[in-house]
Amino acid sequence: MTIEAILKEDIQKAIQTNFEIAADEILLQPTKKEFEGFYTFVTFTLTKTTRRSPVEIGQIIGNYLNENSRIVESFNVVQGFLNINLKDTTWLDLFGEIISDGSFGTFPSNGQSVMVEFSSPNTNKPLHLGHLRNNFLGDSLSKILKASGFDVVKTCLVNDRGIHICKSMLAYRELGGGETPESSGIKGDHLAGKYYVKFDVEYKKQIAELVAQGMSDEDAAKKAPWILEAQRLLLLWEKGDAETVALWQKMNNWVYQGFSVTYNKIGVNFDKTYYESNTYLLGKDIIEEGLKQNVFFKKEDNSVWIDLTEEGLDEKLVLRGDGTSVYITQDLGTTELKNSDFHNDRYLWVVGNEQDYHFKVLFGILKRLGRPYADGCFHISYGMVDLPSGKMKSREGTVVDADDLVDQMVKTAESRTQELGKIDDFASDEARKLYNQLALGALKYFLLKVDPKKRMLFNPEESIDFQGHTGPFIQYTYARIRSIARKAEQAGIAAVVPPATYQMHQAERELVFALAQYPTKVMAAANEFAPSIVSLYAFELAKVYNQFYAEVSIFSDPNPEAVQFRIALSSVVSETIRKALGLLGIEVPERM
RNA sequence: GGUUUCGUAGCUCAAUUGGAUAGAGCACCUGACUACGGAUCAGGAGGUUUGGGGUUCGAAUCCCUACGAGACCA
Repeated sequence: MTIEAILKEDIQKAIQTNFEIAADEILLQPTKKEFEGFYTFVTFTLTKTTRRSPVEIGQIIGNYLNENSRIVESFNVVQGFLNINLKDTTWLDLFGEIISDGSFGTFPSNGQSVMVEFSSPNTNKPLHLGHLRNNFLGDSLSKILKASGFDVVKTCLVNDRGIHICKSMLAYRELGGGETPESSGIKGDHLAGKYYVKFDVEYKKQIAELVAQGMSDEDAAKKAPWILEAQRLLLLWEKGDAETVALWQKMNNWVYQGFSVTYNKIGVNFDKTYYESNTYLLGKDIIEEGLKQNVFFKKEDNSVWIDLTEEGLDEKLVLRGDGTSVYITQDLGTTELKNSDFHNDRYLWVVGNEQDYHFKVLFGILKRLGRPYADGCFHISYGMVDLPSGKMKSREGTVVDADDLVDQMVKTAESRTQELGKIDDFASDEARKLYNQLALGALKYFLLKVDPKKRMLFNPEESIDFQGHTGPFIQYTYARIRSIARKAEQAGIAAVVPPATYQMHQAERELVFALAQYPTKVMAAANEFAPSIVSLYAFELAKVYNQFYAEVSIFSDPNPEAVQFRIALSSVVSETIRKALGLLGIEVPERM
C-alpha cells in the first residue's frame, strides 16, 4: 500500500468519525512550494455536507490525523487547504521499500497485449522532423506500455505503392540516367526523394505550358503528359507488369536501405512491418459482409456508403462506384489482418491529428460491424511540428530533414563537449558514442517533453538547447551521480538506509517524495498515452536532486549515517533517472 | 459552407483535469564555499491566461460571444 493510499484512508476515517458522513474518493495534491507540507487535502468540497467552515474542517481532520494516523507528523491549515507533513520514519520506511524493490516503477504483467503502429513512412521521400516526433512518440509509448504491464507489439505500415510512388519512378526513368546510391553517393531514400521533387518541377512546367495554350488550370493539371504517364504506370504496376515492378522494387530497396540507416541511428525498430503493396486489396470482403448486415448501403452509382450521423459524423464513402478501394477500405482490411496475426487486446495508431476524423469513422465502422476488438482501438493523435514560417512543405523546401537534423545535433554535442574539456581522455569511438547519446538525448527530449496532443514549434535558426529543461541536463545529473558512486566505491562507503532515529534533512525528504512519484507517473503516462508525463517527471527529479546536491554535503558530513544514506539516495535517483529516460528512448552516459 | 482543435511571461512549454499568490526553461540582470563535476545552484525582473459576458465558495480549465490561427469533410 502506498503512502498516498494510507493517507487517503486515514482522511476518510477522519471524515466518517467526525462528521458521520460517507466520504467519496479522497483527492490529494502535492503541496505548493510556498507552503509547508507534502500532501494537501482540499476541504471546500465538504463545506455543504458538514455545514462547517473550510478552516474548521481542516482543523478537525488535521487533529484526528495527528492523533490517529501512524504516518502523519504535523499539519497546518490555510484557508480551505489542509497541508500535511509526514514522519521521518515514514519517509525512511518508504525509501527502504523503494531501494529494495528491484523492479521499482515496472509493473507486473496485466495479461493484456497491445499493438502500437507508428512511423509509417512513404517510400517516396526521406524522413523529416514530423516523422521524428511520430517515431519517438511511438517508440516511447511502446516502452511505457510495456513498463505498465502490457505485452507490446511494435508495427510499422509502409506506404510503398500508389500514384505518388509512380511519380518518382517516372521521373527517375526519364531523368535518372541510371544513377544509383552507389554511383551518386546519395543515401537511397534521399535519392528517391530527389526524383519525387523532379517530377513535381517537370509536372508544373507542363501545366504552365498547357495553360499558356489556353487550357484551364484544372484541366491542365489533369491532362499534363507526366500525370497521365504516372497513372498509366500505376495501372501497369497493379497488373504486375514486369518492367514496372522491377523498377519499383529497385527504388524501394534503395529507400529501405536508407531508412534502415536512419532507424538505426535514432534507435527505433519494429517487431513486424506491413507493406501496403500487400494489403491494399484487403477490406473488400468486409464491405460485402457489411452490405449483407445492412451496416452499409449502395447508392445508384453502385458506390457503398455508411451513415454515421448518429455518431455525430457524416455519411462516408467506403467503396467507390467502380469497385476500387478508398483509404478506409484498406484500413478495415489491414486492421482485420493485424487482429488475425496477433489477437491483441488493444490496437493503437500513432498518427497525426489531421486524421482525427478518419479514425473516428474507422472506429465507428468497426463498432457497427460488431468487431470485438473495436473498443480496444485508439488513435494516438499528435499535433504537427510547425516551423516559424508555418507548416513544413516539401514543395517549398522548408522541410527539416531527419538525417540532417541528427547530424547537426551530433556536431553541436561534439563542440559543446570539447569546449568543456571533461572527456579529453576518451578514445575516439567512446567520444563518438557520447556525442550520439547527447545529440539524441537533446532531440528526443525536445520532441517528447510537449504534450503529444498539442502542436509544437521548432525553430531551425535556434539550435536545440543543452542547458535548462533539456535531455542533457538530466543526463548530466546522472553522470554526476555516477561520479559520486565511483568515489564512494573507492572509499568503501556502502549505501545504507539509516535507522529510525535518524534526523532527516528537508532536502532528503523532498528527494524521497520525488522518487516515490515515479510509478504513479509511469502509470499515468500509459493511461493517457503521454510520454510527456515521464519527460516532465525526469526533469523534476533531476532538479530536486541538483538542489539537494547543492544544499548538503555528501562525503564531508560528520555523521556516517548521513553519508551512507546520501550515497543510497543518490544511487536510487540515478537508477530512476536511467529508467525514466530509458522509457523515452534516451541513453545515459557514465561521464560527459 | 459544415465539423473540429487551439490561443498562457519577449520566446518555447507546464499547471495533478474546477482549487491557494498561474509555474519551469531560454534570453536579460545579481550572486555561489579552495566544491563531491559550474552542461550546476541561489536570487531578481517579466502575466488583465486573446477581448467581452455567464455558471459558483473558487475558472487558464465549464457555457455563450467576438477576434485570431490550424486541421478535416466535400
